[in-house]
Amino acid sequence: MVPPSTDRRSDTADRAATEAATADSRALRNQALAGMRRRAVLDAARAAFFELGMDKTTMREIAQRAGYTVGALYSYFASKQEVYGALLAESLERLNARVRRSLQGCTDPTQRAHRSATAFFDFYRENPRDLDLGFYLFQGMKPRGLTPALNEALNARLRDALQPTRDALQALGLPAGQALAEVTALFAQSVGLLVLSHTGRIRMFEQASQDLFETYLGQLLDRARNRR
Amino acid sequence: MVPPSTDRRSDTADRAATEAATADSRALRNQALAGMRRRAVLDAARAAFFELGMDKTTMREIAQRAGYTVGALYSYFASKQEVYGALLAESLERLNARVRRSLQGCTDPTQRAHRSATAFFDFYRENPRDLDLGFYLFQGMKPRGLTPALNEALNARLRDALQPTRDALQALGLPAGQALAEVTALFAQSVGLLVLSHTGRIRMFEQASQDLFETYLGQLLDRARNRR
Amino acid sequence: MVPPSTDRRSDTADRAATEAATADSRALRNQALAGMRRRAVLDAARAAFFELGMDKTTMREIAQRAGYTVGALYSYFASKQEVYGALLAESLERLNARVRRSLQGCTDPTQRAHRSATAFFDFYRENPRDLDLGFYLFQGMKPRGLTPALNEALNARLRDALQPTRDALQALGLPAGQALAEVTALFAQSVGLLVLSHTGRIRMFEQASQDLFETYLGQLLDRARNRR
Amino acid sequence: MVPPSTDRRSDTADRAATEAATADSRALRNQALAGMRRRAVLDAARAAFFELGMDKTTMREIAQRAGYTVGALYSYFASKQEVYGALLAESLERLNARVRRSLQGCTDPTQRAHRSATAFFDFYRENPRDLDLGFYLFQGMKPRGLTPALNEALNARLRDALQPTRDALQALGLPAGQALAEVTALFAQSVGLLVLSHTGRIRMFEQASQDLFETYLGQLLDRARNRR
DNA sequence: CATGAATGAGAGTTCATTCAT
DNA sequence: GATGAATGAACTCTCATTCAT
Repeated sequence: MVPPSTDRRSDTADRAATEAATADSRALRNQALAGMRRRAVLDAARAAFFELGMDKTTMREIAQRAGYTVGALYSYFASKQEVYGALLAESLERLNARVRRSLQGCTDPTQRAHRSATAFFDFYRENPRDLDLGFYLFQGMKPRGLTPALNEALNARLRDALQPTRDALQALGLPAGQALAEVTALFAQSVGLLVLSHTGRIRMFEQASQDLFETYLGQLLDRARNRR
Repeated sequence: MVPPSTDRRSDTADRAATEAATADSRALRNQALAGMRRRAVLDAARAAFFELGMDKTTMREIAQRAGYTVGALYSYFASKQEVYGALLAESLERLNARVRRSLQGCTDPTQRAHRSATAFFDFYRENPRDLDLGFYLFQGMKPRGLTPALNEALNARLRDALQPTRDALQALGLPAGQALAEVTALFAQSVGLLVLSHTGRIRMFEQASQDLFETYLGQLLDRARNRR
Repeated sequence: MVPPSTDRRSDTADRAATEAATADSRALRNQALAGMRRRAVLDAARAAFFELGMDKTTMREIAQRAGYTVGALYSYFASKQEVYGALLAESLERLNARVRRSLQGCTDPTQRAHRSATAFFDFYRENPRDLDLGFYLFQGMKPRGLTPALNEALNARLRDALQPTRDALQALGLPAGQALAEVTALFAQSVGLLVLSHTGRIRMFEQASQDLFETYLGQLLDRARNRR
Repeated sequence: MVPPSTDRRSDTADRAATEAATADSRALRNQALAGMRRRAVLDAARAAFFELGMDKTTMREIAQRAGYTVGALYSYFASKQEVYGALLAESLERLNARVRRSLQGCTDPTQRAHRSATAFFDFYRENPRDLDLGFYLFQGMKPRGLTPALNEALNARLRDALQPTRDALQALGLPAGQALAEVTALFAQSVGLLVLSHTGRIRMFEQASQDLFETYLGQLLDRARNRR
């Protein structure tokens, strides 16, 4: 079927070389493309999830928003759970970025503790869906669909987001153990306030969650400054 | 078995009376039976829910455990939502009972604050599923499937469970406003610790939620005693 | 168990007689009661059907309105179909009564034809649900759940309702065959207008069904008067 | 099979073009296939409906006949109602085709009125289920499950089927208003005869609906010819 | 005759996932 | 990699009818 070559180099060799080069560049491009497309799917998923909530975010919905067909999604994510895992990972990156930004050009330990803690709290206050995300893969408060490895990685990023506060507390003179305890309690207080607030349970007590957080944080910093 | 009547009342009247009595007692018995069966369904639902979690607890599953067919459930509950509503109501009753019990024979305000708050915390610490229940009907942190009336009733029962702590704080000298704020913050702290603990997020910081709660409560009582 | 008699006639005989009398009167009363209760059920069924339509009229709904339990309905009617059969029979009685009433004190054949035909048409125009009833037991235009005997009885009552018109037409001089044909055509015209009107298909042609009926009837009477 | 390109366009561009063409042709083929499959589902639905009637034609039944699973049907139709909507639309197309065909090569107004009216009548006489279809989506004679837009579209197609008769009557000299009235009355007469005939109510009067239709149509044409 | 709990079959609909192309 | 039709199991809910009491 191949017509006789009239070229100096054999057509076959020529084409092979071209194909190799093409294959390389194509592989690279494909990888880049794949990354971008994965991103696109993730963006669609986040948009759907933030707009419709957990239940109504179906794979069909995500696919539609991403401009793909359902089947295509499975090229990028093995399951719906994995989509949510990726979403959560991304959310934690944004959280860390926010905490980092809040500290820019600030050296005073008290200030650093205050700013980082507030950044953490505000991130979830302003983006309740991100909090949902954090609790999603746990159904009835039990892990599900989360590989231990992924779980640990996510936990590490969460720790990272609280690390600046912990460091600042130590800088204020609190021993390591107490700093950890205080940060954990602060974390719990934040989560508690946010959950209660989002479920409408806090208005029940006619209290604004933000005020309560401020008060709590103030007391904590007092304790820290008093070496206690 | 019935001896001939020597009464003025005619046989017919007699029988009518007997029938009425029979009808009455039957109605009573039926009502009692219905109550018991409703209970049985509820027990099955709770068991299923505690074992399988929200998602996997289907009406089929509940029916099977209760020894009924699906259709029969709908004699007792108009919808799945109603089942959960009943489950939650019941849970809140148990919570209140527990708080009440913890105060029996205790008059010292500090003691009362400590005991009632601890009872509240322990109830949910020991029965994590009841906490889930409390947050059910909220999907993606938004209310759903809850009539406003029922929601308010449930909220009231939750408030009731925290009222003794509030009263005790006021008895310790805290003004009403501050007592409310402290109780709300305490509530948030409890919920935060419990949620974090049940999702495995607290071990992350190598902290026992129980210790943290104790510490928090201690600080709160210090504040109250210092009039502050 | 029976205490010794101190009476002249044996207690046993006495009671037997009394019981017989009681049984008789009770049977009568029961029969009357049964009839009344059947009526009550039927009234409830009609009310439900007229208010909710075919689909939403469940046995439960009927029972509730009649003040009975579901099971009790089956003492009076063997099936839901039978309820509808009875409802239809009753409807046809009302139709006949209306036609009869329309003729009271009227002897002129033209008048009689006009009045009886109009009474027929108006009955169904004013009570569309009765027309539904007439077509109910036919599903997809095929008889169902109707015993041939009942079907024939119902047909006979329908014929009865049209008989006065037929007689009047013959009185006007139309031969029997033609009178029958005209009555049938008139019947068809009525049903067609009513069905189209009830389904909103007639307004489509911007025509009031009542006017069209009047026109048709006028032409028919003209034909009859012209001996044709 | 593809000979090496001697063109200026690069292999990549070539392949892209090929892929585009492939994508295009595949899209076309898919669309065609989808259309055919939708047709197949519709055929199955019509068969089921014609055989079993409205009530017993379930989505499961349709799926089985079409050789699909239930879920697959929902790729083609969003709901059961939509299936019926499509069925009705299709039925009206066939009706219009039939009317159109009946007029081919016929110019005489009387003939045209006669033929188009008879075609209309015969269509439903021969296909009683199509009449059912026309009254479906009306439950208890009330519209249901029909979007106003679809309803209007269907009404328009029905009007279309009667338009030729209307035009012919006007051509015969009838003023527009009277032509409309006559067509409506004719429509009603047809529907009435058909409904009565299909429910076995006409045989009751020992009259063939076809004869009655002929007579009615004859009288109508007489009226038209007499300018009246 | 009356009860009303229970049945059991079935309805329409949804959706994560698979797989031949 | 992408398609999108198809699966299949599951979901909640409904209802005429039955039957032990």
